[in-house]
Amino acid sequence: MSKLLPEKTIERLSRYRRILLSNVYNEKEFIYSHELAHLLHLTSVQVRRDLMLMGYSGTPTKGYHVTSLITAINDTIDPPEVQYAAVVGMGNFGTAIARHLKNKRDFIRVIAGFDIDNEVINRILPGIKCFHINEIEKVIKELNISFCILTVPPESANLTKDVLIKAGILGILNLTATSLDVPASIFLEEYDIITSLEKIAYFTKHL
Amino acid sequence: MSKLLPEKTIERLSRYRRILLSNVYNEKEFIYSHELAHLLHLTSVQVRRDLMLMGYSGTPTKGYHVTSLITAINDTIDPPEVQYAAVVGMGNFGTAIARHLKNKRDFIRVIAGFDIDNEVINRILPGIKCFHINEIEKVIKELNISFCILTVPPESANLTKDVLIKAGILGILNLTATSLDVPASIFLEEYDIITSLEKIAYFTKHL
DNA sequence: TAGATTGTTAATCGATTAACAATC
DNA sequence: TAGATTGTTAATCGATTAACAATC
Repeated sequence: MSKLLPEKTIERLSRYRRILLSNVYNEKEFIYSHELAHLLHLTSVQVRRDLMLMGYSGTPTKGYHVTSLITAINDTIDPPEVQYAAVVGMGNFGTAIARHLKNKRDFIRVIAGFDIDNEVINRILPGIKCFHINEIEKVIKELNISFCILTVPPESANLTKDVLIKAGILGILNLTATSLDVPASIFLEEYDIITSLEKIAYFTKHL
Repeated sequence: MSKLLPEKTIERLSRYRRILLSNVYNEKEFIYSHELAHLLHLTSVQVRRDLMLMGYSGTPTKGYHVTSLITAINDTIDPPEVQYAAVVGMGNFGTAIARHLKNKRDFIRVIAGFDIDNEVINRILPGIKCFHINEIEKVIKELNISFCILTVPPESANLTKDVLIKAGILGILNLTATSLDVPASIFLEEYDIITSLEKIAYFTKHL
């Protein structure tokens, strides 16, 4: 197994790929580090260093070959086979997230939702099956779901997390306002929109 | 104006306050740095250092007085008066975000939504008025809106941002997959959920 | 060749953590 | 007082940026 790349580099590789896949550079065969940097508001050194860490090389004067760079990023960050994900907590927020993520990436497919509300459970969302949370362990195993996006109410977050881990999940994206405690074998990513807004309130107050 | 605190400290202060306001410590008058740290999966040094940077003191042996700590955080991070926010792009995702944020914080109120779809514009959302994006400049000024949450399609993000800045907005939370270019006078916070998922895919593949 | 660009090491910057004196 | 905790400086760690040789 190759050495792990820094989290920040992985984030940027994801963003480089998205820009390269979008039609912005459709026409061009090559792209310079400063062009890519400009599109994402980074510096060209940072771009070159990230690509270097990935073990990818460009050509002085020509820059980086767009399609081969995309392939290199695919090989680096994509999982070897399609990974399935579920949204746990299909309220307004969870449902919107599930819809939003559907078919966004080829290698990560949101295919299931869980909730305690029977109203929600038989709701038809194209491509996303909804289940009662009681079935979570069984369904996760049957559908081979490896990540979950957690959008349950904050009070239930820690309990739900325990169930997910017991069911063999590998990673959690926690969009709940509660901070989760997970073993080192689980990859946890947390984002809290309220904290973002409070940051904006603080920094706009002062600048 | 007091010296700006680091972004990471502000993020944690926001989280400390949320925990303290939740009923977890309802009963206790004092809390130790290691208790607060444990609840958020941080170290006690980090908690003490953050509070020190804020200029707040506890008492050896007793720890920190819960209600006065909350007040200190309020005074540090809350704006002097209520700030109004708008969600720009009221699709499924934007609408869910607007609902999700409604009444979450006393000093930040999401009161308006903007979209190009006439279907959406007259939609009734309790407490949130929807407007056509053509009216954005006028409405932002009239309602004294100071931040926006951007949830438009990625292609429209940069154009929309220009309008927001022209209308005098101070901060933007960009939930769009496009990276924005803003002048230094605007506080910009960006979060991209797809990138989070791709990070999870990478790190669960390797660990 | 001259000039722009890549690749990479070393320096810098910022944030976290270790160490420990001061305090109740 | 003894012991646990706070407050704070100094050391460490990690990520970004500067500098510059190598390359086309």
